[in-house]
Amino acid sequence: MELDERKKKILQAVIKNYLETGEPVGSRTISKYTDLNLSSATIRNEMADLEELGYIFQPHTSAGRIPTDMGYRLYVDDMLSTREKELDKKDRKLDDKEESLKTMQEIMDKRVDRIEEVLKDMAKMLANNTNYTSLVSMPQANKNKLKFVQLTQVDEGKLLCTIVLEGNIVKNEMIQLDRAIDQQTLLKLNLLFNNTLNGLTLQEINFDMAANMADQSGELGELVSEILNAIVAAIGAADGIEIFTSGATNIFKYPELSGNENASRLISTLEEKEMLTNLLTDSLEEIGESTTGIQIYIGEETPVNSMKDCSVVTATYEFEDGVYGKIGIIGPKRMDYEKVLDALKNVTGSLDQKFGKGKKK
Amino acid sequence: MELDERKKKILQAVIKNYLETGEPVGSRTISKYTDLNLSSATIRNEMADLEELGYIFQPHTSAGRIPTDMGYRLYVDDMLSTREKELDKKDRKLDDKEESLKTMQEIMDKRVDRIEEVLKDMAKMLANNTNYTSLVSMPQANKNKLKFVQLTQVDEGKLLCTIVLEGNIVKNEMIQLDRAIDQQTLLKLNLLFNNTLNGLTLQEINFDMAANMADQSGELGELVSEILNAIVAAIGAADGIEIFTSGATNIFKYPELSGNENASRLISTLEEKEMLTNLLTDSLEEIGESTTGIQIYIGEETPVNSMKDCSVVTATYEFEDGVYGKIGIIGPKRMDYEKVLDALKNVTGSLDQKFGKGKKK
DNA sequence: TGTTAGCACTCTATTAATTTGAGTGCTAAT
DNA sequence: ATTAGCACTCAAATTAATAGAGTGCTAACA
Repeated sequence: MELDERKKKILQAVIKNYLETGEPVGSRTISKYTDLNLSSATIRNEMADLEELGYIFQPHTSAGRIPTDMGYRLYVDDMLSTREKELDKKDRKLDDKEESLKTMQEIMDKRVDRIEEVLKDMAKMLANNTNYTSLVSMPQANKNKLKFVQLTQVDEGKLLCTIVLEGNIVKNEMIQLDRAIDQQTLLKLNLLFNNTLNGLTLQEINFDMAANMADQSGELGELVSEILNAIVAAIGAADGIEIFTSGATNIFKYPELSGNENASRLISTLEEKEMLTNLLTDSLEEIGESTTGIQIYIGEETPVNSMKDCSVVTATYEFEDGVYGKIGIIGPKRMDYEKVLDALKNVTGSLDQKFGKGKKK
Repeated sequence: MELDERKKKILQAVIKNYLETGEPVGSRTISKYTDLNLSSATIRNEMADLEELGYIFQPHTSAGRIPTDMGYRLYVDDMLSTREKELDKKDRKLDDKEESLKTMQEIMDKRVDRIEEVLKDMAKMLANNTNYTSLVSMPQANKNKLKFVQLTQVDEGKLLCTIVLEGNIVKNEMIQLDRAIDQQTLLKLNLLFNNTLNGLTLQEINFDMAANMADQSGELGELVSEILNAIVAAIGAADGIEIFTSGATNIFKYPELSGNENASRLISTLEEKEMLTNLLTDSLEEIGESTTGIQIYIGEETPVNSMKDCSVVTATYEFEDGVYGKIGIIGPKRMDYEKVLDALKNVTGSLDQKFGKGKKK
């Protein structure tokens, strides 16, 4: 059995209605709502078919139907493809866009230098606008080139190592040494590191290079490798991806999420943040493939266990040339996907425009 | 009517029992549990008195009694004073202490330089150990002396300003200028700032000084004041106190907290963090007064609205000489105060010992 | 053959009624 | 002053009754 046009329409209607009400939708509702002009009995037959096909189900006999993950998936895919088409007509919901862009602008103008603050604010704004939970990752520096390194003596035998990466991401690391260092040596070291490391990415600073540098610097060898370690540690994956979340408590607004104890598990996950990297790193390599950098996980599709009752939508933003970050929304499966997509697109758009080169047409 | 010895004992018993069970405790229970050897009827009479005095109450007629805030307060104060006395016998729960000290040590040794990480881990550990919610504030730098400033040119007209405070707290700030700066000027500026600002606290860098410096530096005046602003901003209260929380979801373990919608409000507060500063700054000036730096808020006593059903215990730790931070536990009013006090004391103890000078005898 | 009206049936949700038990307050006896 | 005893209260748990939404199926209809 295939999905004919009518079935599609009915499915659509069921889902749309469920998105709005959160209640199982029955045949009579559909019969009245749609312009199909069919009796509830007919709808019932069709819905039985749709159930058999796996797009909808009843929580119990004598209840209306609810979309399955598969149903949502069809709905969302459909929506995405029509959106693509409509993208040319730029007039889509211009008013909405305007408004949220303005808010965005305000946030951006506040303090451009403090990326962290900007991202946090952005997450907050997203959560407020959508009434879902939002998360934002700091732009990943891993693949980013080193701009310069600076060593400064802070105390006896205590060096402060300041590192600036392409994209003006700054990292600090304290290095504790077992002896003091004179000004001369410090200068030499600074020169050495800058000459050798400039323009390299973290990946390119490998063991060979470390050995090489240590050799070349003779008696300072040990010192050099010690410092190099610190540098790698400072930039490195060691400290993972930084992620900010906001609006975690919004999930209490959706009974299907807040009812069971999963609510607590979900909030726990958001608090721990470790699991969240799965959501945001997973799809980073697929950027080329997808036109928009947008990823949608529905229910069981999500890689995070505590979110199996949720849907997650993530998008990629370009922070500076080549430096990407991710931003996402977590909500109930019956989230307003349209709204979420718009919100994400606005935000990433603003970010690209403000920081990035706006390379997307 | 005054609290005679027997009433005190009964109150104590009621509270102790309630702490453990979380259920209203009735007269029979007390009659059996205590060594008072009194019948339930007698206890009932006494309990009626205690209720009239405001130390306990019944959630409804024909239920057992529950301590009021006032009851808790008496209990806690009493405990504190006996603890003080017992402080000499150092053998208190040595085994427990040992264990948690070990964990502490592990965390500390991990990466001493990354205070932030250490504090986060500590918060996590505290939350895990106590099954309550924990919060830790970054040591406040406001009153801390400036150790040195370093300006570096990162891009055309983009300066990186690295600031190190006493206690080796590092701050970075990007400064966007409308013109490029040559190496010469940069050196001059660095010298100027270091000479002028070294050893000063944020408070001491005031307007007069700014004007003065600007004047002295002639044509560079504008530039100087611009940079000075950035420095102040970087250190300043502008970005508030940084606070980490952990174990927010632990509140779901206590029905009296998780039941109503306050749970959500509480978690919201923890997420926002802004309100939390009230908890942690409020009592900072009272350090001198209280011997231990420990503060206990019970129910209505807490300055944060969403925590009126909770108790909050905070303690002060000394990070480096003169740099204080706070650490706290949020839990139900019937929290295990003993345990919490011990946990906090261990942690602050370890911190003082590791970083600070252990000035407390 | 596809559509529809009609009806019996199912299951949840809500409300009401009933029962249970813990705990109290009071009184009268010790 | 203490206690045994009893009547009383109230929340919580259990059971019963009712209402209502929605289905599946059958038989009639165009």
